[in-house]
Parts: sequence; C-alpha cells; structure tokens
Amino acid sequence: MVRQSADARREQLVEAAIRVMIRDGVARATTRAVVGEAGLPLGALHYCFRSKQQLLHGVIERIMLRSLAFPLVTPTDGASPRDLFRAFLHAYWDRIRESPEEHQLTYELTQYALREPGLADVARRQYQQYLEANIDHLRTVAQLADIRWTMEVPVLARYGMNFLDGLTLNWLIDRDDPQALAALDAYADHLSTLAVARA
Amino acid sequence: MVRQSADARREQLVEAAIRVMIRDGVARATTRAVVGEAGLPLGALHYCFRSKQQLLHGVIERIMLRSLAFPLVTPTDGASPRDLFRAFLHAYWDRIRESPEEHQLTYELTQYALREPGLADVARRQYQQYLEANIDHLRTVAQLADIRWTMEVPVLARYGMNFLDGLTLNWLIDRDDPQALAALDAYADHLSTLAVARA
DNA sequence: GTCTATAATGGGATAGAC
DNA sequence: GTCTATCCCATTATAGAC
Repeated sequence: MVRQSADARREQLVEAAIRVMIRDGVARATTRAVVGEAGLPLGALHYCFRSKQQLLHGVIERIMLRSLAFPLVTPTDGASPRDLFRAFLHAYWDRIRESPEEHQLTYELTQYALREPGLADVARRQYQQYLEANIDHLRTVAQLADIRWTMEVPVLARYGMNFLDGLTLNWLIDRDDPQALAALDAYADHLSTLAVARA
Repeated sequence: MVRQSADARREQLVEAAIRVMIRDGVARATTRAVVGEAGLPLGALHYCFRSKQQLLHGVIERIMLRSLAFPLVTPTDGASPRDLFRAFLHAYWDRIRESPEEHQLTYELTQYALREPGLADVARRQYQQYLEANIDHLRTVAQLADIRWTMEVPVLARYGMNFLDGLTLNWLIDRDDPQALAALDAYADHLSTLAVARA
C-alpha cells in the first residue's frame, strides 16, 4: 500500500463511493462496500471522514459538479437558429445517453440529500448553480445564433432546465429514445419561437 | 384488537407505510416503523406480505394511483384558451402545493423501484399510465377550450408531463414559488401558441 | 389466526494494536 | 499514521408459543 495524503485518500474514497452507488444504488453504498471498492481497510473511512454523511457530502458535491458543464457546439455557417438549438440539445442529450447511470445517481442523491438535515442545503445550492449555468448557457447560445430571447432569460432557463430534468427522469425509467427525441425536438421548436434576430 | 380480514390488514399496513415514508423517507420505513405506525405487532407484517418488498409493491401502486387523477376546471364564459390553460395548470399546481410530501414520496419510490429488480417494471407501467392520462387530459382540455392542437398530442403530452415533473422536482428542492409560477405561466403561453380554433 | 421471542445478518463507529 | 478486532445497534425474517 502506497503512502498517500489524507486528501488523496478522501478523493479515492469519494470516487469509490460513486462507483458503488452507480452500480448498486445509494442505499447499498455501505461503508464496507465503499472501502472494499477502494481497496482500503474499513478503518480508513473514519479517519478520512468524520462520518458516513461527510463522505456523502463529498460525493454529492463531486457528482453534481460533473453535470454543470454544458457541451460546446460550434455553429455551422448558414444554419438557422432552430438548427443550432437542436444541435445544442442533441449534444446535451448525447451526454445523458452516454452515462445514464451517473445521471440516475444524481437524482437518487438529490432525494437522499433532501431527507438528511445536514445535506438538504447542499442539494439546494446545487440546483441554484444549475440554474445559473443554464442562464449563462442560454446567453451564450443567443450570441452564437445571433438572436435575442423574447422572454426573461432566468424564467426561460428554469423552464428549460425543468423540462430537461423531467425528460431525463422519464427516459431513465422507460429508455424510450424515439419519444424522448420527439419531445426534445418539440422543445427546440419552442425555443425558435422565442428567438428573434438581433437589432 | 379487532379481528380483521387479511385484505383489510394489508391495506392498513400499506397506509401506515405511506405515512412513515412521507414523514421519514423510504429508507427509514423499516418493518418495525411500519407496524409501529399501524399499531400492529411485528409478526403481522410477515403473514400479510411475503416480504418487505411485497409491501413496497403495494405502496408504489397505491401512491402512484393517487397522482393519476387530474383536477377538473369548469371554463368561464368568454375566457381565452390561454386563460383556460392557466386555470388548469394552476389547479394542477395547487394540488402539488397541498401535498408536497406525497409528491416527494413518489419520486423517492420511483428511484427506489428502479434499483429493485422486482419493482422496476411497476415504475415503468406507472409512467406509461401517466402518459396516457396526460394524453386524455390534453384532449379534454382541447374540447373545453374549443381548439385543436397543432402538434401530435402524444408528443405534446410527454413534453408537458416532463416539464411538470421537472418543475415539481425543482420546487420540492428550493420551494421557490415565484420562480415555479413564472415557469408555469411560460408553459401556459407556450400551449396557447400550439392551439388553433377548431375548423 | 395471532403475536412473542429470537435467530441471523449487516450496519456505523471506535478502541487500541502496530 | 494505519489497520484489525470488536462493540453495539438495527435490520429482516422466522420458529414456535398461545
């Protein structure tokens, strides 16, 4: 066993916990399962983290951070705004389809966090950050498409983020690709009715 | 203790389980907590249900059934379609606000069910039923507003249901009423752009 | 048929050896 | 600082008394 800093160990345990939770669910991520996955002895957990809840705090912050970055799309010349919206949404959707388990985990962790007094605020802050990221993203898209939005961007951001959240949740349950894509395109159509050429 | 049929006992236990889960979360709904809530001895659970999972099967079916019914709204004379859509959406939203814990429980149970081999199908069937109920509801609303939808109703149903699901989830986390209502009204506006007067 | 007592397992946390 | 052995509690399920 190589000697490591406490920080490195913490990271190792958080990553192991995420793997276990992705594979078996949050409820089955026991301290023993986590240290087993990390290849560490049971005691390691309790001198890296004060409690299991502290570990979960780290897990939530890390897993939700990963969902924050939006994929970038470079606009093709001559593409309509609608085409660009579709390209962005499909890029977003591809990421969901690439790692469904990870996204399922974020929903599980959110529900878990809401039930733990010490963790509920973490979930709230994360959703606040999602919203801000969506606002930024909408503004970036508007620049790239050379349009402006005809409704308040924060409202549109929450609207769109809620739709995408629900879409993802539904797809994680039934994995119905055609239905998900049809709804996604309906959203792209909607977005184009909310965009006008810049003054 | 009054003598009861096995069916009545099962119902009693399912209702007790729902109360515990609403109050403390799915993870804390142990067999002991459930029989305690029901005022029954521990043994009662295992001769009414083969296992705890059987009990949870009953819980899921019951709690998700409750979410199926849409509130009815009688259209006011001279109201625009948009006003009617808003009225329907606000009626839906009022129900969420009346029993947030119950809705939170449905999300928890969905995540739980997806992790249990024997229960995943139940969740899938429930979402299929939600979709069908939404399709019916959209058709009813179209009749009441004397309009027809300009996009395929099943796609619109999934789109709208996903948005409302995401909206609810987000609100359960941050309880931000103004933001939720703004997004809800944005959806009402969107719906009115998808409605045209009947031929 | 009903309930008590208990089995068998697995959980988080910790004391103390190294 | 690292890990083993163990504590103590909670869990589901069941055997068997009533």
